[in-house]
Amino acid sequence: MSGGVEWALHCCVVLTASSTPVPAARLAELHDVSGSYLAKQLQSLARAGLIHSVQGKSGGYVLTRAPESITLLDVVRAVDGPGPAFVCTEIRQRGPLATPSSACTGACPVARAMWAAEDAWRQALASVTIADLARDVDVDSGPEALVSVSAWLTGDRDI
Amino acid sequence: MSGGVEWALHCCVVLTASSTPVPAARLAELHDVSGSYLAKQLQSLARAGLIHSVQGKSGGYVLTRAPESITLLDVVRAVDGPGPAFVCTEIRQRGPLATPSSACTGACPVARAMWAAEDAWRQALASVTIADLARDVDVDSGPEALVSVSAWLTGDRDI
DNA sequence: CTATACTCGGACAATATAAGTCCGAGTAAG
DNA sequence: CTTACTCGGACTTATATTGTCCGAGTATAG
Repeated sequence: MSGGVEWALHCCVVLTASSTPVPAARLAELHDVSGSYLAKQLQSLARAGLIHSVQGKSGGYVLTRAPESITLLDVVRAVDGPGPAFVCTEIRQRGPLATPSSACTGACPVARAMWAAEDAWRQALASVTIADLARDVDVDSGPEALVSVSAWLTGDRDI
Repeated sequence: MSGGVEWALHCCVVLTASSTPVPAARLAELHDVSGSYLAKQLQSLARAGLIHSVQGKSGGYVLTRAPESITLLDVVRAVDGPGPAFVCTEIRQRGPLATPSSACTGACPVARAMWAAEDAWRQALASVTIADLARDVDVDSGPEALVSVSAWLTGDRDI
């Protein structure tokens, strides 16, 4: 799994704390990661419609939807791509004892089992929202944590 | 996910049909894939103890356990490695507003949610065995399919 | 209205990982 | 004892990920 998923998720959580646009460079500094590379992940989120980009002097990124309606599956699919992790190359139709294609109406048993497991994974991801994560952060680190993040994001840079 | 998982799973299913050792080259010819590369996957399965290698003139690979006691999770872990797909780099402990390490007793909420989804995936894989796949193949392609595979595996090469 | 400074967006390298290949050590058969 | 066939690990290539850069565009400030 792409490591950018972790960055994207953390960015979505902290964007919960700000109603004004936050520049990508500010998010990168907050997390102490490469700003040039984080931009790529944010662009993926923007292409997927999860965040909206505002250009200009005081621009940046804002969540487009309410945090309660953004699931972890949305973020993962936006960053890692919508395709399945297991790809079936139809091995059964190759080799000297290949199954005739006329008998291959549905997916092969191997692919069915692997895709069923992936569906369970997706369902678990779809059952958690960004709002749930933000609430968990409040429980873990106290409500003042996200408040100070919000202040740091919107305030002028303190060097 | 590594593409070798598909090859390894199909090999385990066909090994169900043979009680005598099957060489890696024979398995590769049956599936029409690179023999040199399939050897690597089979070595992973052997290291994990799922299959046993027999050397010498009429050697090859045999399943060590009964097909009913080999789960898809066993095979996936053997080929793709036991580590989790999502790796937490502890972003919360970095940057100007880093969470103090004293407050980080458990995993961060992001990692917890991602790992919970992976657990659901693992549980789904652990609930299916190689024997289940072999039975599904019988249902899909008829019982004669695996019988002919068994004959082709054990018989002398027909050019 | 104009100039400016700050933003995103996509195109361009470097690196890590997966895919594929090869030859030597070892072993059972003849 | 010889031989031929097997696995096992080391090596090379291809691909995807990670990381970086500069140009297009826009809201702000004068």
